[in-house]
This record gives sequence, C-alpha cells and structure tokens, in this order.
Amino acid sequence: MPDNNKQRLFEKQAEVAKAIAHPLRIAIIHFLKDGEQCVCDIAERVGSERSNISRHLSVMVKAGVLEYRKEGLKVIYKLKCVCILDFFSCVTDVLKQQAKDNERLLKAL
Amino acid sequence: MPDNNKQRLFEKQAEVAKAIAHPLRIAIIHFLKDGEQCVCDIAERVGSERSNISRHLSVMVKAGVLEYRKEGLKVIYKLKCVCILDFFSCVTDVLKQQAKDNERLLKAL
DNA sequence: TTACAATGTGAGTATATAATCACATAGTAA
DNA sequence: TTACTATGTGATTATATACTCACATTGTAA
Repeated sequence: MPDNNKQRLFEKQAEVAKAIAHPLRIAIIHFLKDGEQCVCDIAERVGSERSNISRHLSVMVKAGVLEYRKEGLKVIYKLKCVCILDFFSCVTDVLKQQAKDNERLLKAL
Repeated sequence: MPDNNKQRLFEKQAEVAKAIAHPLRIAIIHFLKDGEQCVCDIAERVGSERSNISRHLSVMVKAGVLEYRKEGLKVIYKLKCVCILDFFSCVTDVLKQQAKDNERLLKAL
C-alpha cells in the first residue's frame, strides 16, 4: 500500500477513535447498548443539554459509529455496529494494567 | 456502581481513546507493532519533528498505552499492551461498514 | 574538560473541540 | 389555521490540542 493511502487510513481510524473519545459520548454508547433511544431520553440519561447531545450524536453518526431513523417528531439513534463495544474491552484491559501498576507502586512504599 | 464512579470510568476510558485518536499516534502504534523503537527512529518513520513525537509519546505513556526504557542516550518505547491492536480490528469493522454503505449509495444513482 | 547527540520541555501560536443560548425547522394535534 | 414538541444549527465563548522553535538536560566519547 502506498504511503498516501496509509496516511488516509490512519486519518479515518483517528476519526472513529475521536468519535468515541469523550466521556459523554461513551456514556451515550453505553446507554445505546441496551437498545435504540431518542435524543430526548439520551439527554436526560447522560445529563446534558439537548443541543449539546445532538451535536455529539452527529459526530458519532459522521464517524459511522451510530445510525438513526426518524419516527414522527422523534429521531431515534442506535449503535451501527456492535463491534464498537469490543473497543471497551480493549480499553478496560489497559485500565486494569494501570491499576496493577499503581498497586505495585504502593506496595513499594 | 454509583454514578460518580461511572462518570470517572467514562473519563478514564475517554483518555485512553483520546491517546489513540490521532493519525500520527496511530502511525506510531503501527510502527511499534513490530517491536520497540527509539524516539529518533519513530520520528523518521512517521515523518515529524522529534519534539512533536516526544509529546505524542508522552500522551500515550500517560494513558497507559505505551511504556519505555532508557538505554544510554536513547529512550526506547514499546506497546504496553498488545490488546491495543484489537482496537484497530474494531475500527476497521466500522470503516468496512462505511465502505459498504457508500457502495450501496453509488449503486442507487 | 569540551563537544556532541538524543530527548524532553517552556513559550507562543494556530486550530479544533465543547458548551451554551437563541432561534429555525419539521412533524403533530387541536 | 394556531400552538406545541423534538430536534438541529448559527454564533459566541471557553478550553484543549497540535505544532514549532529555542533551549535545557543527560549521557557518551574524545
């Protein structure tokens, strides 16, 4: 693969990662694990303004993490790909490792 | 788990995701897949200033993605947890889905 | 010692992102 | 039609991030 394509691939991957890399967006993803939800309910659940949530949702849609459908007045969002959840088991491994390191550090005191 | 802990967990997860969410940092991670490398060689490979690379590396160390050891003048970095690579298979799934969507869209023209 | 090489860091600037408020839009229902 | 509700968006501000340059630090080697 030529380097230009590699560069473009890295940018695409970064865009997906960025779409996940925010506490509110992670909270949204976790909420949507259990099924699709409208903006209104998402906003209430994660505790933020609707306009703000709306923007976060559109970031994730743009990155291909979420998709939506309209139902009357409501817009209902859901995970586009359950594989997103695998990401969190990966992140959890990193955090567990950190916890272990900290423990070891404390013991050395 | 109380909501405060959940909140903190989401922030921690976001920090790890953010540490990955940059094209240069993804390039670095891919380079380190094949083994540990010094700052100098990383900078040459991914094509950026050493001082810039140094900062990116420290972001990833702080997030628990990389670790390093010193060897004489050189500082040698490596992946702390191979599980980071799983993240990319997850991201790749998202990108593949996007590609499929685009294809379908083009066919509808 | 002096000179050099690899790395990290402070300061400044440019850009990107997040949040808020006010308002626009679109569907619903009386 | 009018009034209402859910959502999205423009404009603004605050904050965070990325990059560059100059310089400090640390180890090496003559």
